[in-house]
Amino acid sequence: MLYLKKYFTEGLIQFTILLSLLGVRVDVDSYLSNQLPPLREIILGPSSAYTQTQFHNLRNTLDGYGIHPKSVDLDQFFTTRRLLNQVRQLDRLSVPSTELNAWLVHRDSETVVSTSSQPSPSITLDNGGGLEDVNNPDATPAMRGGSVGTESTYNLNAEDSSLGAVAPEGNQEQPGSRDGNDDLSKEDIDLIDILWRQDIDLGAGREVFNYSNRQKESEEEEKPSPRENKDGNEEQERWRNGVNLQGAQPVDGETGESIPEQFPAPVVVTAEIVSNEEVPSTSQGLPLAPLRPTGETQLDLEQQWQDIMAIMELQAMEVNSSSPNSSSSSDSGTTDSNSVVNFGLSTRSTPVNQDVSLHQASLPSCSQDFPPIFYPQVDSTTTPPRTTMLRLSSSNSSSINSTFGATNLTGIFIPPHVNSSSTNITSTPILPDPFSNLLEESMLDEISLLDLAMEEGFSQAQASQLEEELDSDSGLSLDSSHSPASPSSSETSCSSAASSSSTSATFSEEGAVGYSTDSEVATAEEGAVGGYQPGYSKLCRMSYQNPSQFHGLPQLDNISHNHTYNLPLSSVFAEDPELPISSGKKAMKHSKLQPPQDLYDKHSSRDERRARSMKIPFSNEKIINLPVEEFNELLAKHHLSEGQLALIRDIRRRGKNKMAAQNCRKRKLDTIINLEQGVHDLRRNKGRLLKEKMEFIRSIRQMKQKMQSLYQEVFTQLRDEEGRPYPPSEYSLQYSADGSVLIMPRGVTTAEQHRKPEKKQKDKKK
DNA sequence: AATCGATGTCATAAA
DNA sequence: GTTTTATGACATCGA
Repeated sequence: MLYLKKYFTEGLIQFTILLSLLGVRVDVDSYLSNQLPPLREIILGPSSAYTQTQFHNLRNTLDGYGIHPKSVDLDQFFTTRRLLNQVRQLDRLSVPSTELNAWLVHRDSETVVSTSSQPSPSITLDNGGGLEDVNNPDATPAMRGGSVGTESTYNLNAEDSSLGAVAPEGNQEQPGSRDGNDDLSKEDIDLIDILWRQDIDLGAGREVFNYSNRQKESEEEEKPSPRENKDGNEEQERWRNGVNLQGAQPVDGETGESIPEQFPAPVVVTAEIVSNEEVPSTSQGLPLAPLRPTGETQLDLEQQWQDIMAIMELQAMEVNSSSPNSSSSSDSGTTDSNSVVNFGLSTRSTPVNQDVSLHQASLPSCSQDFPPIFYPQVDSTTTPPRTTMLRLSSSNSSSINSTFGATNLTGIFIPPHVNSSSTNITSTPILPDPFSNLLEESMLDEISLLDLAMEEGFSQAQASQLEEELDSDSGLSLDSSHSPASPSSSETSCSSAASSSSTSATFSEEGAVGYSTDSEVATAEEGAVGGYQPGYSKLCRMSYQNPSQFHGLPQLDNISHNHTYNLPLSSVFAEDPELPISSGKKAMKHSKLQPPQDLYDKHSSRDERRARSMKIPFSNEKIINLPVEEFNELLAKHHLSEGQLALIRDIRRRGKNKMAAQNCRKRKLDTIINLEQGVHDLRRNKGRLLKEKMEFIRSIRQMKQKMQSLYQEVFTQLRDEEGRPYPPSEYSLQYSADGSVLIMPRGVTTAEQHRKPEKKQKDKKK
């Protein structure tokens, strides 16, 4: 338990760090997109790579570039945040898996046997193992079967992670290739290598590259392909192909396994460490999959950790309470029937052990709590204990081949000679027995719940399906997660920040250049940039905002402050409006046909034109962004007419309102997204809880069966004064309120039991 | 021509 | 009371 907690805590820390790293990565992407506006398609690749569903692509498209040049900054801001959130979610889902591997491996070096020695290579190792397994037709059926359930999810994740890993790379390659060399030169390859490493550092699995893409990469090395716009798509396609390639193999559902398996990997390691180190390392990655056949792996790490904690608590409870079951079955708890206790423990642990991979980690404590029941049997078999606790034990349990693994317990409890008979008896309908009644009573609702669950269609498979669906949902709302900086706060800081940001002053035309004040710098461009002004200012703002959110991240520094791509555009435009270089479509359109002045006006906002026509001696940016005091000073400095003053105030009002509206919309969108996320989380939670419920119901059923068999065993061993067995048809055992067990003739109600207590004995069997 | 999304603007309330 | 901010509603623009 302690060990687990330690592990848990460390995991949390590592996870946090991982998130930070991923955040960096996202920013890198946004940076790239800023850097290379023309490469939108390619950039969309990365973004889409981070998305899990088409919806996200759509969203990215909507928010991203290529639609409205004007909205670049705001959209970029959103996109960045969205990407960040997406990646954060993704990291929880799949991408981080690799990352987690590495971290966990590092930290657990003292315990981990195989992987600990290789810090970063460990990723490759783990993943390699996963891939091996995936591609290895020799993979055990159990693995296959287990992973099939999660196939689609895995697939999804795999695709995402791979794309996420690749796309940025493609983008980053882009500059290089555009530099004149389309072929994959040595430098390119080196660059790719570096990027790979980078990606790995950022959480993308190296094996992804090594396995599918790298291979193709090398293939393509010979045939230089045009790497321009298509590059990103090609890259993606290749990746998809790579994934599909894996997926093309039988329906074993290995499609996504390779990558996703990285996810359970760390868990596996832990489980291995904790439970059994014997297991070959190659199988480490896979056996876990069967444990979570229903796609539990899709759950957040948080949730899995929660599961762990929950189970730990559960176990603690069980340990603390001497007889959880007896109490639940209306027993007063004073009984000394250990069998009941054992039952409780074993059965309780059963559901946990069955499907929840992470829960395996908690096994040790379980084992300590009730070693005799499971472990002897587990040990007797050479197969790894994890995946098939129940199966193993049931197969081992002597003659009883009942469908429920629980029956194996009877094999333990019941002496051989009794065993057969009890088995027979078990097969006969004994439900009316008192014990059964007791159990029935206490568990009636659960059973009904089970039925309900069944009615709801929550079979295990369906539950997994639900989970998948939910996870895909998560894809939908990936970006939604709470952004680090609230729009409002960031907004306020942004204006001043934007002004102080590097870009600003350069292209002012109307004397704003000289302005060195923070707030004023931003106002520089004024009429010159005209139509772009909003975009520009927003860019400044946003670009500052984003960095402000990631200040803690060193890598971001150079990224976040690089707004230079704005600069050339704006400045050039300011200097020579005729140049059609402007990124905006509007600009393109008009610049070609219209005379400078016209274009000048065209691209100015209405207020800017008005200001110009009114000969306002300073920029609109100044008017809008200056603090009140400075603004008033400014007004006082110049002798302005009433009309000019009115216009200036209008400009200020409108300008501020414009920004306010932008913020408002941004907030609104964020709210929607967050709500989306909330819905998704709740749904996923619901699915998890339902699954949990079913597991418990199942365990209860098993417990009930065990109770029945125990009842039979006890009953068959009872002898009357003359040594004759009590005929089951005439007598039954009844559980009294004080915990004692009575044998009494059938038909005698509990109320009458005191009248004719044939024999009162405590169950001293266990 | 209709539609839609993005954006700007206005009016208004609240801080 | 003034300024700023937030937000709903409407207008406009471009696709």
